[in-house]
Amino acid sequence: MAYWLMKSEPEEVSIDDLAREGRVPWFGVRNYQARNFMRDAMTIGDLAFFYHSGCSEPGIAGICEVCSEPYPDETQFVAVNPYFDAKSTREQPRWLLRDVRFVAKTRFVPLSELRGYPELANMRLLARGNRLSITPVTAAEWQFITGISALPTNQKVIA
DNA sequence: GCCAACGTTGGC
DNA sequence: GCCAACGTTGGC
Repeated sequence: MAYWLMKSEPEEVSIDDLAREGRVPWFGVRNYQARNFMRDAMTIGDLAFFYHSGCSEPGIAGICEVCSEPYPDETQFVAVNPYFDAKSTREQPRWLLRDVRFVAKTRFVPLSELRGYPELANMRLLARGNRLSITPVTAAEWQFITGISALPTNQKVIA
């Protein structure tokens, strides 16, 4: 059981898209370290913060759960797809992904706010020059962020 | 649109 | 195996 933070551009897949779909394949990762996290390090049931990146307001928008074993990212085989990889084959697929399912929306916690907490000083997401789209989150970081992002209403946030 | 930082490619 | 050049990420 581990915790993660997974970045998505909301114009491509937002937390509301995930809430509507219920479950999506985490397609489009083209970085080996992030792929290895999905392929080797994740297990079904792991929880992840759903982070909006590449938008006017980057930050944590919700929580999702890893809900499949790794399998090939279909977009790598589609020639017209922006994520097409000519060097990947079905026999030896280069890019594997997992499905995630919607768990909850959180209070939106902007990146600028996250940077302000001493408790998160060592968070991988906030490390200088970090560009990884999937990063590990420690149990302490997870507890802290779920604490500050809990919605005041009856919406339950899994912690 | 800019640019810092990083990852990948490919020549040698 | 080195490293320069290039492409990408992603915040601002």
